[in-house]
Amino acid sequence: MKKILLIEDHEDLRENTAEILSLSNYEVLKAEDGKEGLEMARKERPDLIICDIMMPVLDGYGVKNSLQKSPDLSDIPFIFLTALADKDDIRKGMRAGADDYLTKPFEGIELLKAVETCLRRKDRHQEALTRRPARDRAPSATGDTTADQPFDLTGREIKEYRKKSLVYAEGQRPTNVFHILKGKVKTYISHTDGKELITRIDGPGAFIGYTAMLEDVNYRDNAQVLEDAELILIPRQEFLQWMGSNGEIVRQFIRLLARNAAEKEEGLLNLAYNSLRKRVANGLLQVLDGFRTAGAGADAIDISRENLAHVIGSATESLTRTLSEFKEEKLIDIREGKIYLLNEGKLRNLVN
Amino acid sequence: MKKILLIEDHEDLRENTAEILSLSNYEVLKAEDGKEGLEMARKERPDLIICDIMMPVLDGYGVKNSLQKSPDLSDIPFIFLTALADKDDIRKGMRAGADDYLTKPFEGIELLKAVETCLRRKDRHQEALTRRPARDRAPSATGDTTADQPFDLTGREIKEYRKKSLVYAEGQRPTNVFHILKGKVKTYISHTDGKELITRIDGPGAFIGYTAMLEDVNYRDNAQVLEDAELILIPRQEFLQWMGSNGEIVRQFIRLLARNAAEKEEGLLNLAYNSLRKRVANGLLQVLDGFRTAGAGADAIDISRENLAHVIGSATESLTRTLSEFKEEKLIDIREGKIYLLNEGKLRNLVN
DNA sequence: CGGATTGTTGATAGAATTCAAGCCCAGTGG
DNA sequence: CCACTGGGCTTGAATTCTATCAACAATCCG
Repeated sequence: MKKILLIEDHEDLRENTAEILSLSNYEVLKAEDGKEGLEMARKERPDLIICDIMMPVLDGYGVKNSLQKSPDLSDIPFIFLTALADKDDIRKGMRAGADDYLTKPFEGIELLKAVETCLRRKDRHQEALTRRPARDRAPSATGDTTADQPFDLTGREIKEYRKKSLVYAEGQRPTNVFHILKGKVKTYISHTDGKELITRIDGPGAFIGYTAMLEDVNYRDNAQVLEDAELILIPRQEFLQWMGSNGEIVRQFIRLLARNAAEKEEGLLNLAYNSLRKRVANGLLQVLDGFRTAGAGADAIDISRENLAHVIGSATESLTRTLSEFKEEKLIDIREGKIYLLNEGKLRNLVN
Repeated sequence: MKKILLIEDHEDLRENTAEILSLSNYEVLKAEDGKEGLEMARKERPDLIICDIMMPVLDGYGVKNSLQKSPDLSDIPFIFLTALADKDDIRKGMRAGADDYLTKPFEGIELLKAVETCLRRKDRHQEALTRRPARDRAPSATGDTTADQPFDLTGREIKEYRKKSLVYAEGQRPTNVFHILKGKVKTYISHTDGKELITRIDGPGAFIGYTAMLEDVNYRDNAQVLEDAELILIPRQEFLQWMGSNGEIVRQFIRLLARNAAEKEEGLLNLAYNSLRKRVANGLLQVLDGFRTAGAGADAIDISRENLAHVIGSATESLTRTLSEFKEEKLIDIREGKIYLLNEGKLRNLVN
């Protein structure tokens, strides 16, 4: 029997909800506030947590955030309960890693459906990740997993994307991991007031969309095509099975994730303490690095000022101004809107 | 025979170095610039890359960064060659993920030693990660790996750390993963001009130092104890074997990594577009979340203004000012230096 | 060829850092 | 026991930097 932990400070709603769940043959644990809920989660390891957002002392976000810190609790499916149906709140919840969102007041049927979906999802994810599918060849005697089938992307479905089309968007459930064959794709997160921050610009050879997939949550960011692109789609199920069965691929993706985090930390430092000038310089280098893949030895940066500004988190005007400065200082050249770096070394070593 | 790719634009040095390596029975591939080097790396998959930093067109950093994007090329050991022995440059290289650094001019013996160390390291890492050690019980017939030995941390060596002592520092080679039993630990990266940015403050239950370990690079950040702490040390070898043999643990750490990256993206957005006020509010909530683990239902924030300022990437004075504002607006209370949140909801929903 | 979008430049206002000074508390040594 | 010193915290004033608003030029596109 599945155990569900219900954290809700209003007695009526709590009892009511518990009742509904019990009737559907779930074991229900009840907690009256965030703190109690956290303790209970740790002790009981429920299969699912339903949690109110607005609570005294420790609110729903706090609960979720605390759980995230323990590797063994972070993957318990989590449903937020809330009176606020504000889009921004929902996004906040999703970003915190919630699996679903129920807006009060809700019907019993809604609740049960959400619960079932979450539980099923988790099971499937786990199953996919741990199953070792039958192999063509017998497993080696040593149990060595390194030499499993290599990372084979040939002969797969290729999908073409036009410029400006969305590869995926915030809030969607990841159904594919994408591998870029051609073109450029930007990945960005959006800010409340419409501004966006580009977290990466990827070219051929890169994988995108795997983070959310691996964490088993909905996308928290968006991916949009900058230049007509061809992507290989790797379906969820297949990707997870790979990860579950092939040690080498797991290793590679773990590295990718770790590197990703490291890159982002650099970005944080950059945004926190660097002057606009330095941020622009770093941005240029970063973007160019992204463009220089494999054979495509790009030497010019050809993206809109707006996008470039969003890479470094500044206003477009500020960017333009700085670019003009750089141009005067002969650090870069601008022809037909494209930016050519004339002195990479100097750009890299700019003082703040 | 091991293949080594040497990327260096100066002919003498290139030929000279290649000679040394050849004599030691390595197969040497030569490239004259970054672009050529990249292509060759892709085609030949060398076991090690030695690369000059200062090169026309595409410099060393660019090469390394490009390689990082391919999961299957990112783990080739990488040694930088440079005339600059500047500490800052070395750090930059290490952060880019280099395994070692050779300062020109170097002796043949130095070179060979570095090469061997790197190759050996890589092998050992790989071996540890892929070996499935003999288990107490026979592997189940289905080959299911989920139920391996659980995450057992009991009965391990516990080490005590005094306040202000360093758990690990930038540039060191990770030899342990740490698990916090008691106390608080801050993790930070340092900026050229001495400023630091705190990327996390962790309390009991958290793991630290695993990112660098998993990526198999030296630490890029520092961890320092804020409050007398007790940590469990998990030795490198053991940790990697766990990861290699236990599907469940791998899953958990993958999630942790993915979540980490997501958190950092939030941080980027925060730094990029939020006002100081909002950043302070978020910082307070973030820190409090970090403190609220398990039973320790902390309700006060008790860290120095300096540290708090470094969490949000601002000047201490700016922080203090904002805190005063918050106090006046009855959002927080300050008693004996400790900060108490009076209105978490309002803090969370502050407008920019 | 208009109309729209994108890029550039100027002027201005606002925000946050920096420099400076003073306060408060704890620890130290006379 | 008390004065003294130093570190952390707070407040004030000046300065610097960057965003914003506005106008205009350039480019794209049907």
